[in-house]
Amino acid sequence: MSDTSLRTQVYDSLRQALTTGRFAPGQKLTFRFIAGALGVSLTPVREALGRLVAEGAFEMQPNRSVRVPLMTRARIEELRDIRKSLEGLATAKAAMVADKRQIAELRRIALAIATARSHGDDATDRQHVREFHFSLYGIAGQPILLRVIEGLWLQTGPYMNLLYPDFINRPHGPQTRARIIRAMQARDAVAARREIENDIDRALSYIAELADDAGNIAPAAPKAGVGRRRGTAMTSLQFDYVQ
Amino acid sequence: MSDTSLRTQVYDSLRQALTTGRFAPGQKLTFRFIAGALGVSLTPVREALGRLVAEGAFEMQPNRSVRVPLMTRARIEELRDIRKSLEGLATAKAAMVADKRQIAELRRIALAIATARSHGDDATDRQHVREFHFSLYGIAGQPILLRVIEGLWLQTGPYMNLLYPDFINRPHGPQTRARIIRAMQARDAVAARREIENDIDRALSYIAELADDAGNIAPAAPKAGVGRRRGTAMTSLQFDYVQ
DNA sequence: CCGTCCGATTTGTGATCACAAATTTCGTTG
DNA sequence: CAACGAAATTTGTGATCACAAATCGGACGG
Repeated sequence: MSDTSLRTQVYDSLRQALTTGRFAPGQKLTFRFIAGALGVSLTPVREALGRLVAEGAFEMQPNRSVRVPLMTRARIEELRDIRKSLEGLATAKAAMVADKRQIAELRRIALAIATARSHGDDATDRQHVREFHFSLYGIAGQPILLRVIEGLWLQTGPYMNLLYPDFINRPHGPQTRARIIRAMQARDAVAARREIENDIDRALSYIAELADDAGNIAPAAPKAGVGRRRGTAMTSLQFDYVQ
Repeated sequence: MSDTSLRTQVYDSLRQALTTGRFAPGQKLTFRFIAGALGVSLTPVREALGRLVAEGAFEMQPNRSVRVPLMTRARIEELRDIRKSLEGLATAKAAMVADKRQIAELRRIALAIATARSHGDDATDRQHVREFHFSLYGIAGQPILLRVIEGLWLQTGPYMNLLYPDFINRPHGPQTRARIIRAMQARDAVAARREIENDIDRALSYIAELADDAGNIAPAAPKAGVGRRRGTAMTSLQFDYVQ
């Protein structure tokens, strides 16, 4: 384990909560609420939130309180174009250097996605989709690029559960991953990039339209409550529930 | 003024110091040193440094102390490719929407660069170069993209002073900016993007070679001392000197 | 002269306290 | 009954304290 600081644990907890859709766009959070929910003092919460605000995962109002950014069409489309550019770049570089073992790993994850999807298990589906993308980008061996992409996923995270279940059951998903793997085998960086860019474009354009339908308004922000946990071994902080 | 918090002032001071080359790659810094130099407590320094580490402007060693990342060829080339991709994207979007007033502003800044350069004033030269690029990218009206690009500039900042004075006096610089402005007038997004990408490629490829020549080693890291300042009006914290 | 060990110092991390600014609450008034 | 305003509460910010882990500095032995 590399970093066991509380600050990092709080950061990971919030990141996990964001990417699994436990916070709604527009939802407000207070430092003390999070600190109480995770059973830590304000200090690590401030540092974690400061970083998340810097990354754009939360917005800090000019005065008080942080909140999850609202879902607007312009925002989604901007994230879409940046992600296409950078994840396309990572995919192209990966395609040029991937070896058989790495490609086999991608195939394994693609299968796991198909399995979870056939069972209607959205949670593990999303988890495996993330795993597939970051395994792919990791092959490129570009640590700075990877970190920037992680920041972008963090910002799109709260919206991605809107893809379930309608969008996800369209027929292009499995084909896209199969085509990417085929392009990687052929060392065809151009084709691999094109497939990834199309994939991102379809998903985020779909969400952008949803944002339009909703009148650029966030879903009703749920009020949040939590269970205290003052555990013995605080190996991973976790939000007990966010109602 | 939007954010007057000490944390932000410390962040800006460190950012300024980094991008003006006051810290050498590889240089180590302690929290207490920075706090003492700027006359604040540890708290705002920790938050500012946490953010800078998250952005990659500093590295936190697994154990103690933060330091400016070393200049390696791989790192420079990675930053080069990411910057080409994203600043190319911003330039293309800007070219599609720029109005006459915005283009005139770019021309004004380009002239200011030429003036500073003819006087051999490297400091204002660099400042205006930054101004030119961010004015250009700002035209695109993409706040998320702009923030990511700022993070990338922060990471390339410590190396950019290596462009002076040799690289800067090559003849392609002024021509590039003139060509960009011409492409913007013609609403030629493809040409504008090409010019920016070439510009970034030349500069960072030049630095990448320097990193190679230096054997992937940082310049001698100067030991740092500072003057205390416990001023009355602490409107902008500043490192007095870093020897 | 070089390597190794042990005590002293330095350094990052987290908790707690203090405080000003913002928000909320609630009584009063038109 | 809506609108205003003052008191009470909430909330982020910064400073300070405490502590464990890492680093540093010599003393010692080879």
